[in-house]
This record gives sequence, structure tokens and C-alpha cells, in this order.
Amino acid sequence: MERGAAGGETVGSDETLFAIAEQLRESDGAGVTELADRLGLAKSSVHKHLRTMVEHGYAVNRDGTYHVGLEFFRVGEYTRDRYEVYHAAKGPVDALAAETGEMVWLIVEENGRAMYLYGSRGDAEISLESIVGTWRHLHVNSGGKAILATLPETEIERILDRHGLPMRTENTVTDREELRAELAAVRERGYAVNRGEDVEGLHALGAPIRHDGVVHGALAVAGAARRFTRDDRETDLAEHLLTAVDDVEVNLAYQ
Amino acid sequence: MERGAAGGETVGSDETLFAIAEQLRESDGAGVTELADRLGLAKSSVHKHLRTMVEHGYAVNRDGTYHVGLEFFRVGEYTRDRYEVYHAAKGPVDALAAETGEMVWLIVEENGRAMYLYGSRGDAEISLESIVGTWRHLHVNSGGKAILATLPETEIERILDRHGLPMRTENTVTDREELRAELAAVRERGYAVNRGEDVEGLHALGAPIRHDGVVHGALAVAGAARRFTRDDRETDLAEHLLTAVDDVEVNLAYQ
DNA sequence: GACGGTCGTTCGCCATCAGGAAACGCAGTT
DNA sequence: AACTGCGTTTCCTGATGGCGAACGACCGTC
Repeated sequence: MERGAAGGETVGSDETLFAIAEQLRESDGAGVTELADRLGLAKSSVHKHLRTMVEHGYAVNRDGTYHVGLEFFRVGEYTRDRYEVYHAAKGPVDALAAETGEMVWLIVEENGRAMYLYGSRGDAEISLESIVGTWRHLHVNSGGKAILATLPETEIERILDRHGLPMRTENTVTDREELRAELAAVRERGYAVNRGEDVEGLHALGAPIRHDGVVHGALAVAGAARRFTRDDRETDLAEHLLTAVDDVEVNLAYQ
Repeated sequence: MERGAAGGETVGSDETLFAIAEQLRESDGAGVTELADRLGLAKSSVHKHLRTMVEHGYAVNRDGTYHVGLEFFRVGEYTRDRYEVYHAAKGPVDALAAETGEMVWLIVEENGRAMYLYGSRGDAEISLESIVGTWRHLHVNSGGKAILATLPETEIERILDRHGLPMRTENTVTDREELRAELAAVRERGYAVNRGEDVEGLHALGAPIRHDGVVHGALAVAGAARRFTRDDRETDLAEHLLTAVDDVEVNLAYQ
């Protein structure tokens, strides 16, 4: 069995389990044979894992095909709810979205990656659900850069070593020195800027949420590049963003 | 290693993994030693599992203690979003909550248990988050009973064999015959009633959501027993409930 | 500033069990 | 009625998950 990347021993069966879950997700449900083929495993092995997963609610068999189970949802909800910043930021995020008419996000960092924990938009609340619950590299995300800028140099180094600086668009910062310079600017400015570095034509501003000397996450405002580059729209948005962050920090202070 | 309950072979390492995740959740984060003690495992084993989990985002080490990771949230969000009925029911649930001023839930069944997939309440949207993402036995839940009533007798039998009829309050139906009679009444009436069978003083009505001859879940209205037993409040609520279900079914039909 | 105590982590060994191959049983199809 | 493709079961075996012990880092305490 192929083992995990360098960095010590891992449990092979766990990795098989994760691979099965991921494959079930990617293919929106699958059968034993399909999974075994795609993962290069014996049908019997896959079957044994699936039975274990079903027994614990991590998988279901709906009329013949296996799917990921709602136990993931249960643990996932818990994981999100445990972030105090989620509860503290919900209100301010909605408010900021209403004020600006743009999309607003709460982003947190885990293991050197950014995850969208909550989102809202001024006009409709459409299609945000496909973003919430997804990972991003820190360097292609305004919130991610805002968080990165607050970390000590050694920590930044570790993260970059682990995840690299993969390119997403023409504008992605892929050079360490360039990133380092930008993070210095972020620290200076108080917020980070993303100019289509993840998605072409999508600009964003991000600012870190601090409490008790710890970074709890970041807020980000995102919208069409066209709007963001108009006159002093950026400074205006930044003003609103930083005020919203203040609100979140106050909420954190008062539990 | 202790194996899973009767019903064929399971993967022991997977069960260890699930146990670790559950323990992390129950204790809101824990260290290697604590986990090993509680689960009766060697520290080294726990450590190896944790490393694997961290590598895949299913755990994080935040300043010395391990926690469940947001990868659970990612997969969990996907699992919920894959339920068409979730998207179809959101609007109607909110509307019904506003109309009635009571709590309204979307409930789905998986592996013979009910899970709260979404909730809303008329007045404030407080404390619903602690319910969404939790399991219930079908027989103590109005939505669960509504779903159960639609299933074929053999299926009901299988579920009762697997999960039993544990008592939650004085009012819980713990007798199979009694339950069978009640399910017949549910089929007759078109909706199920819960009179404090899960939580003392909490009554509820539940009705199944059908589409293409399949049950997709159930809606439930819940509130203080005192209000529910007043005059013809029940028939009035039932009317609203069944109308909301119709709306969901229409949404399902039109994608 | 030496000392237990406690923790996370690493190491090496061994019995177990996760994974493989093949066969079985059941549908639906030809 | 033979065929095909599926999920499931059975049996076997060598890789590996789990163990115990040791290590090293970090405590507060005396």
C-alpha cells in the first residue's frame, strides 16, 4: 500500500478510507466495483470499508449505490460551530454584504490552508453554498494573505514549504520574494488585496480578525474587478471592511 | 481488537479512527495521552492515526491539542447539499416558521435514523444550530414517524430490529404493536403527531415529502405543548404544514 | 539549577488483520 | 438458457497496525 507523503508513518487503512470517501464525493455516489477500479483496490477491501462506514453513518446505501453519509454532516457542523469566530462574524458579514452589495466571506486557516466558513451577498443569496466549505491556498485569497501576514516568518516558511505557490490565474503570486514583499505591504496597509489571483476578474479585500493576540480568521469583500478598480472604491470598501472586523472583534470580546 | 456488531466483517482501523474523531468531538479537543487512555489504545497508535488525519485535514493541532478538522465540514456540506430536498425545502420551511411562529424542521432518514437537516423559527433564529446535524430515533420524532409510516412493513421491521424503541420520556412509544397502530393512524390522517415523546413538553406535527413515488424526507412543526393542545390549533397547524409540504413537492418537481 | 512529572513523539518488534483472488448468488439482458 | 455485471462472501497470507519502551522537550517545584 502506498503511504502518505514524507513526515513519518501514517495508517494506510485510514488513507484508504479517506480515498473512498473522496471518491464517493467526486462521483456523487458509486458502486463497489467502480470504487475498487478507480482506487486500484480489491472489491472485497472496498466492501469491508464501506460496511464499516455504513455502520457508523459515514456512508449510506441508497438503492444499490453507496453515498457519503450524514455523519460527516454531523461532525462537520460541530467543527464549524466550535469556531467562536463563526458566531461572532455571522452578523457583521451579513451587514457588510448588505452595505456594500458585494460578496462577503469569513475565512479561517487550518493546516496552512484557508477555508470559507460563511458567506453572504447583498443582492441574492445564490450560489454561495458551493463556496462555503471549500479550501483555498492562502496566497490566492485576500483573507488568506491577511492571515499569512500576521504569522511569524518561520511559520510562513513552513506553510510555503508544505503547500507551495501554485498558479491559479495569470495574476497569481508565485514567487516567494514577491509574496514576502506583498505581505509587508499588507501589514503596513492593514488589509490585503486580491486582484484576480484566484479567479480571473474577481477582486477582493481581506483583513485579519484578532482577539487576545491570536488571529481567529479574516473577513473578505469580493466582487467584479470592474467595480473594485473604480475611483476610490477600494479605500471606501476597506473602510467598511475594517469597521466590520472591529464589530467581529467586539463580539469576540463579549463572548 | 474489538470488532463491530454482528453483520459481517469490518475494518478495525476505521473503527479506531471513528472512535478518535468522536472522542475529539466529545471532549472539545484532546491530547494524545488523553485519547489513548479513554479509548484503551497505545499512545503510539493514536498518534499514528492523528498524523494521518492531520495530513488529510480531518484533524488539526492547535497549540498542542488535537481537534477535528474542517475537512469534515467540507464533506459534510457536500453531503447536505446533495439532498435535493434540502434546496427545495429551505424556502417553505422559513415561510412556515414565519406563518406559524413555531419551530420548523426538515428531517431526512439515513440508515434507519432521522437527522435534522435544516431548521427555522418564527421569532429568533436562536439555538437551532445545536439541533441541526443531530440524529434522532425515528419513533420519537414526528418527522421520523411520518417517514416510517410510508415504508413497507419489512423495512420497518429491519429498522426496529436494528435500533429498537428506546425511551426518551414518559410518553415515548416503546411497544411495537402500539407503534404499528399509530403508524396506521398516521397513514390515515396524513401527518404524524409527537406529544412530548422526545422532549417533555414539546409537541410536534410531521408530514412526509414525496416525489416520484419516493419519500425524500419530512417537514415538522414543533412548539410548546400548551399551545399545541389549544382548541383546534392542531388542525390549523396541520393545514399549514401540509400546504408547505405541497410547496416543497412542487419545488422538487420543478428541480 | 537540578529534579520529578507529564506530555508528544519515535523506534522496533510481533501477532493480527487489511487486502487480494476467486467463487458465489442474483439481476437483467441477449 | 447462457451470459454479463454486479454486490457479497470466503479463505488465505504477508504487510502493517498496535504495543511497549525509550526519548526528548517542557513544565512547575523544591
